[in-house]
Amino acid sequence: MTKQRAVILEVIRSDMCHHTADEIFTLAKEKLPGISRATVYNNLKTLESAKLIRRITGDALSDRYDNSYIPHGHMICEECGKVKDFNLSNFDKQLSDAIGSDFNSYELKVRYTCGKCKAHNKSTQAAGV
Amino acid sequence: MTKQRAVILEVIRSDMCHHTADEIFTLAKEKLPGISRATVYNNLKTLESAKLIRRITGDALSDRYDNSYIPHGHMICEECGKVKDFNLSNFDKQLSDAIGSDFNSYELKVRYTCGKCKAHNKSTQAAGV
DNA sequence: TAATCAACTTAGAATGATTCTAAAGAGTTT
DNA sequence: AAACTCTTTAGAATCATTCTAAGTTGATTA
Repeated sequence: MTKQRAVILEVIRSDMCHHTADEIFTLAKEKLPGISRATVYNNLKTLESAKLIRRITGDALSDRYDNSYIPHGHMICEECGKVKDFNLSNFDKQLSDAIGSDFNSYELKVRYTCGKCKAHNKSTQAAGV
Repeated sequence: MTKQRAVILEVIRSDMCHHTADEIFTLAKEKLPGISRATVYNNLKTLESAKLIRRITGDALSDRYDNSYIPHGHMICEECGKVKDFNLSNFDKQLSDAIGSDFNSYELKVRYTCGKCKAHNKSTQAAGV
C-alpha cells in the first residue's frame, strides 16, 4: 500500500459519487501533486482485483468506480444523469437459477426518469413551454 | 432507409451474435464495398434511437450490438468471452418495485465461467498443467 | 552500510474506438 | 432544373486507456 494507492482509495471512499478515472486523477493530484495518470489507472486495476472497489462500465464515455465491490443495482436518470444505488432481495439466487450456474459478479443498470425531472417536465408542460 | 442502413440492419439480424461496430463494418463491406466506417457508426446510433437494435456496453474494449431492443440479460463467460442471452420472469415488475418508479430500460450483465471453460479448467488441473 | 531485488511510479508515446469535419451525392419538393 | 435536406464518404481529430522505458522506493540480505 503506497502513498499513491492510499490517496486513490481515499478519494474513491470520500463520497458516494461514482467518479471517472480522470476525476479521481484530478482529486488525487490535489493531495499528491506529482501523481501520474498511469499510476491512477494501474491502481484502479489493482484495487479492483483486490475487490476493494468496483468498475462500472458503459454509463458514458468513460468508466466509473464504485466504492463498494458488493454487486448492487445502479439507477440512472436519463435526463439529469444522476446515479443512485439500489438492491434487490434474493437476487443472487434468482440469477444463478436463471443462468443455471454460479456466477462471479453482475452489473445491473436501470435507466429511468427521476422524480425531480418528472416533476420538472410536468410543470414546464403545464406552462406550455 | 438507405441502402447502407438496410445492409447494416441485415448484418445485425443475420445471426444471433453480438457484433462490434468494427465487425459490422467488415461484414457490411462484403456486401457494399464502398461503405465507410462513419456511416456504420452513424447508422448504429440512428437504429438504436429507432429502437431497432440495442447497444451493449462494457463487455470488452468496444461496444456490441444486439438485434433485439427488448431488454434481457446477457451472460458473459469471463474466460472465453462468449455472450449468451437469458431472461428472468417477472423481472420488470420486480425492478419497478425496487426502484419505486417506472423505468425506460435496463441492462443486466452476469459474468460467469461457462460449462466448456469449467470442464477445460478441470481437465488441465487434473493433468497438472 | 552497501548491494540487490522486486514492486511501484513517472512522463510521455502509442493504441484503438469513436466522433467530427468538410465536401460530395442522392432523393424530394417547388 | 433550383433549392433543400438528409446521408455518405475519407480522413483527421479526440479521448480514454494502455504501454514503455527509465527512475524511485523500500525491504532484504550480505
